Amino acid sequence: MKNSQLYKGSLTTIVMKLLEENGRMYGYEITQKVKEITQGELKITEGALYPALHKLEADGVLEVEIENVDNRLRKYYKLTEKGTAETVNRLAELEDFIRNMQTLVQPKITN
Amino acid sequence: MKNSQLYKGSLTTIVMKLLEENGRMYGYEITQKVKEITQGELKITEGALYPALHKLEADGVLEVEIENVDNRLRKYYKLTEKGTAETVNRLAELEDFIRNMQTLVQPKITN
DNA sequence: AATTTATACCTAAGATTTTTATGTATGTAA
DNA sequence: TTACATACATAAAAATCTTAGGTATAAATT
Repeated sequence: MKNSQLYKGSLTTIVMKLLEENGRMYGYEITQKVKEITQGELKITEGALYPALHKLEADGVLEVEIENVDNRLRKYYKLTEKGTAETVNRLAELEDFIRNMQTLVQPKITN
Repeated sequence: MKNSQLYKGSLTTIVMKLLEENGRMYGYEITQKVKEITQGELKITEGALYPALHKLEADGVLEVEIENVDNRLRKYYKLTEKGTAETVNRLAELEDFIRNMQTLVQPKITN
């Protein structure tokens, strides 16, 4: 995760949402997808992503399927049942967060 | 800063915005104001706030005026010129961040 | 043919930020 | 007199991310 400090703490939420939407994805694919969706504004670094994926797997949120494509390794991740439930909470938290930040930052109407 | 992980990294932006809006505030006042604005959803912890204020002061973003009110110490913080300029950038980054997060999380319209 | 770029995984040291747990002190309310 | 509110503070530990590497194959470029 790069750029503004604001993205700190949002990586796992982003990953979980993408997996909810796309069924399964592998790490490199996630970095590319985020870059594409944000038009290059947000670049997930691999040094942040891979440890995060490993932690989510260890926590039982994700499960992995290893495949070999074109003689190259791919580790496909998808949400477990627990992970799917947890994603609902995460997205609700994100909505609250965005709403709160907008309230805090919303400029007063002065005219 | 407490609650959802998402708030990580947004503390200084919140502080700077509040000071831009209110001219000057002291630490305890900031914690109460945020609690009030978010209706108790976000509670800034003092362990996070005070070091953050000290760092912003050291970086020349804030300046402090110490006063004595009711025999109790108050340290009023306000934005320096540099801080005011920096706040503009921070708020622009926050807007970008929120826009990107909404794009990432925006559910597909499936009907 | 050789080098670079893209794909695909990984870790480890250091920096930064926040949580958690304290500590000090005064004023007010129960 | 005990608890809560006001008001500051720090320090150890946890969490997260950046930076800087590393391995390996395939495709594109020079």
